[in-house]
Amino acid sequence: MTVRTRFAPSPTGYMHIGGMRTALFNWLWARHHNGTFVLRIDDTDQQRNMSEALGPILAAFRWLGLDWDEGPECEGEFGPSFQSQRRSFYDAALQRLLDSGQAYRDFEPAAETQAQREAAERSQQPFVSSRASLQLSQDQIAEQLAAGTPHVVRLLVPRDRHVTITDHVRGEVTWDCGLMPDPVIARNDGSPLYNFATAVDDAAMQISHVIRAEEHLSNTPIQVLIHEALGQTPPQWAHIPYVAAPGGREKISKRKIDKYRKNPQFSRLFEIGDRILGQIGLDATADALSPVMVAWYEKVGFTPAGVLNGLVRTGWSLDDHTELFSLTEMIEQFTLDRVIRSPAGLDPDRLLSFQSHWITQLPEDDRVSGCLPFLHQSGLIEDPSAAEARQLTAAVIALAGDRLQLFGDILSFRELFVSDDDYPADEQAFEKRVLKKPDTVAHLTALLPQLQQAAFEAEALSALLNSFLEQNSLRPGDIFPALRICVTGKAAGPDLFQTLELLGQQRVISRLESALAKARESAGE
RNA sequence: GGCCCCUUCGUCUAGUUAGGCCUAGGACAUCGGAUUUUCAUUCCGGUAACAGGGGUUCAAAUCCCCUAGGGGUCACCA
Repeated sequence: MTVRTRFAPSPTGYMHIGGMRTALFNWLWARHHNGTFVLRIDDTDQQRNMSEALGPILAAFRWLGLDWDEGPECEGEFGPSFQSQRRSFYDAALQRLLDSGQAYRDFEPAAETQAQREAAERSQQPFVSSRASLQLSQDQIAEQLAAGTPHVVRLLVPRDRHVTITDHVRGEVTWDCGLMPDPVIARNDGSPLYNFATAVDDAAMQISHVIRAEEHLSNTPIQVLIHEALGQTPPQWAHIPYVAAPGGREKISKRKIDKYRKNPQFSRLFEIGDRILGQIGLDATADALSPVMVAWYEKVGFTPAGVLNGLVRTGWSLDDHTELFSLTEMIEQFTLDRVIRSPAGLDPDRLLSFQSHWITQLPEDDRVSGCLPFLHQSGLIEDPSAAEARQLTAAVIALAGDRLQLFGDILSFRELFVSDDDYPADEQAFEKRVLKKPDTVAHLTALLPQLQQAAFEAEALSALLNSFLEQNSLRPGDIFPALRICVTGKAAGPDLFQTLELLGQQRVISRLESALAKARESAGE
């Protein structure tokens, strides 16, 4: 059997991180079996600007490197992939159901049906359809139709039976049809509703496996019934757990951002956004960009491999020890029977840990390309395509080493990019290690002329500074931290000598001079 | 409320289908220690879980029953 999976987003203007995980599982299952992955756009609800609504979704797929075999921009023999363009399929199926008596026109006013529903709820009973319209004769129906009485089409649920599916994740699940209302499958204008369009398309597109979030489990018996009524073989089902908010069991939602900011585990991601997004001209506090959306991860400088590894490990595991998966390895190893049953909270700490790993696996050139947009957008580099820009960035990245967890972290090395003193300085550390240490100031003052003569190369500087220590019977801690603060404004950071080399003689001397002047000024008061 | 699903360290999970290899393993986080001029890394080590109660069995995280808790869904949305 050819495996064909699909992901069917409705164009909402953003890609949800939980939806992305569902898409990934579909994609992996298809690729694992050399099958086909279809992207179908569920836009039966007449939409606004399609490029605005669909663009970010396609962008998320492209960013992560998940390609689709059939879908927007690459329609295949089963297209079109937009449900809004598939009306003829639904019309034909609807007519068949009406003709065979498996669906009926319901002329009961919506308000009346709603009242019955509420009454059932009040009496704590399951609600089933009244089927009053089923009593109408052919003539009466024709009359209503001619009079233009608004109506819907409902599937006639066979109440005397059960629907059982064997779900790849949840095993056997059974529903009693006697407890189900007849679902509306088409509106008054004949336009299809979700469950109907989905069943028609899944069959027409020969989807073999429907892999979707658990919240769709309750839609499944309806879709099974529609498939059966249409004489189609239903696809195989796999209801994967939804992605929960960090540390919880609640479905992660775009509407709960304020709450998430206060979540101790989630807050770590928000802090990253706050630290980085403002510097590249994006509003970190806006709801339009948050860690619930895939775009957020790209904007703060995650690597696709990091996000992918984080996603695949939420709700799925291979065994008791494998944690790292490249996309290729995921394809090789992914199977539905290893999907977990209970909701999995997004785990920011592990996501960051995967990210740390995968960013170091990237070739230098890719890391440079990843960092440059941040430097450009924050104004630290004017022309990111210039060779010098790439060179400098590469040097800073090499120096930063594993301190660069996200591409956006490059912005925390501002002092290495600016020529003047336009960088944040740790005043507290400066006071503690320089202002309050007259001996240190004296030593650094003595060191200055030596630096003016020095060759600015890490090894030479190391030799020079260490012999300076020896000559003055000093320990490293007596002047190295102070020197670092004077030239970078920071109390901690990468190797001091390499930092000095990268900064270059001119910047080191001028920054040291002005720091010492500041110290003398403070001492003179 | 009806229907359906879920419940192992703080978190993500292995182990449940075929009961014993589980005095419950790993990873992340955390805490200690070593290395390092600082920070980060790296390396060692520690704390930490079978929701509760009944059964069945020589033996239960694993099978059965009950209870509790959490969640999803109940649209002429998708």
